[in-house]
Amino acid sequence: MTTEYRRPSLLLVEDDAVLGPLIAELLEPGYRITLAINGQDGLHLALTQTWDAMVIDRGLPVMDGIALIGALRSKGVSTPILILTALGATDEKVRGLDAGANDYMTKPFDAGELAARLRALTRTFTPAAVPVSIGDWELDPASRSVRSVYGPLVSLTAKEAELLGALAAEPGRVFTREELLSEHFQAADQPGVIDTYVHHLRRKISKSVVRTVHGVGYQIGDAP
Amino acid sequence: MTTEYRRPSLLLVEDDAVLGPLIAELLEPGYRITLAINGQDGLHLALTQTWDAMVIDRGLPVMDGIALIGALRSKGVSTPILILTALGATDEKVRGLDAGANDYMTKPFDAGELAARLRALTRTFTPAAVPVSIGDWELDPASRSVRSVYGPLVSLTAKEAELLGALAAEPGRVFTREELLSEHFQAADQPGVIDTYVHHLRRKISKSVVRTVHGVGYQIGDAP
DNA sequence: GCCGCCCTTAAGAAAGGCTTAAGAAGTGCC
DNA sequence: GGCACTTCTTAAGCCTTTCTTAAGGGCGGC
Repeated sequence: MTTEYRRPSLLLVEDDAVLGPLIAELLEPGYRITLAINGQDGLHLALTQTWDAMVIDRGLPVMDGIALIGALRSKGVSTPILILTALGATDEKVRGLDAGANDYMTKPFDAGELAARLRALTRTFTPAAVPVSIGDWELDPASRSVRSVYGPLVSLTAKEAELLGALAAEPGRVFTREELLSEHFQAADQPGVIDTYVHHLRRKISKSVVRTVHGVGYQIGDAP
Repeated sequence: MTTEYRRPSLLLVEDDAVLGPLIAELLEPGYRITLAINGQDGLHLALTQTWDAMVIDRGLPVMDGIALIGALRSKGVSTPILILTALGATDEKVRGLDAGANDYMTKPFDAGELAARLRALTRTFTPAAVPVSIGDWELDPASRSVRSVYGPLVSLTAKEAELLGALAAEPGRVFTREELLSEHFQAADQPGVIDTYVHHLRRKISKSVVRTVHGVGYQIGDAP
């Protein structure tokens, strides 16, 4: 089976001309990587796009890694951040983590451990293999199919399942079209795509699976 | 402002009779700590109570740390978990993180770093929109819906929710139409708009949500 | 009972959402 | 590689909801 898998996006901020591309290459198979070579570029990229995780060097030209993280967190950016640096002293680690980083690794580092720590950071605890329930319906991401308690099995396309899964991952939360678009569709700035897929879901499953919040976006279920 | 601060709860699963109490004591100032001395106790405690974080030893009697984490994650428990262990090999780290842990530290460890990593794990970056309560009703600004304790979900339009939220923000205060108008409606000098929306609210929610103060304006609830 | 204020209703305008359809891109099979 | 099929993307027109305005009737205070 070919699991439709979205490679997570990763922003790498690393000024070392050798190390940067090297890390990028190491992680390439699992991530869509963008490399910024200084803090300012990093800040700009971090703010203008959404990322699944960031790997940030501690000592950066123009804008220090700690300052960069502080700037992001103060603006409400909650993306997981891993600091990768040569500074290994405990108080350096404490400072980095308290600035808002989620993990801290020291150079020289092991590529396998970096990858594992990134997986831990980007993991969502709705394991992909476990069925997700949406009211009376149950979505099995593995087979991309939905079935109601006694109803027939409805099979969905990759995008349909992805959209449904995203909405169902946080019941009660209202997602804007832009959020859904940037995370699950490579499409251009065309929020209308979402409408189309919502329509598909409603037709295939039930008119009431997805609730519209007029002027805001879409929502499934109620908050816990 | 005096931030009401709750010490986070921490489940520590550690079989070492010396190290367990020691770690507990180290973290005591910042956390409400419960110590489990084997995996089974840990699993039971993890499932029957809610925790802000867990620190789990890798090598545990009865039930191994990895197995414990696996059991928790497969049951949908998403509490942040930090593995603390003597096993420092990279593939051990990878195994631990991939089992579902969020961070991995090796003994001997630095107390300051442990504390910093725990802070990073328990930190929340989503202060999100907080539901507002109005008597028996609760308004969720994100989905613009109102529900009573056991009643049905009522969805409001943007303006309705805005007006209700404004009134509910200061219970007992009487707002004049002009105040409400200038703050929430771009409409011209037409105080009648407010009347219309108050009517909508009363129809959708309950006749008595909003109280009229004759000759002055509108009001919700009583002063605190 | 009179006056002023409030409630209710309704309808036009604007904004946003739904539906449809058709071409493009991707996938698997021969 | 070519063909058939599914899925994805784009776009346009129609429909629904929401906002705003307005006017008539009802109610309370004096």
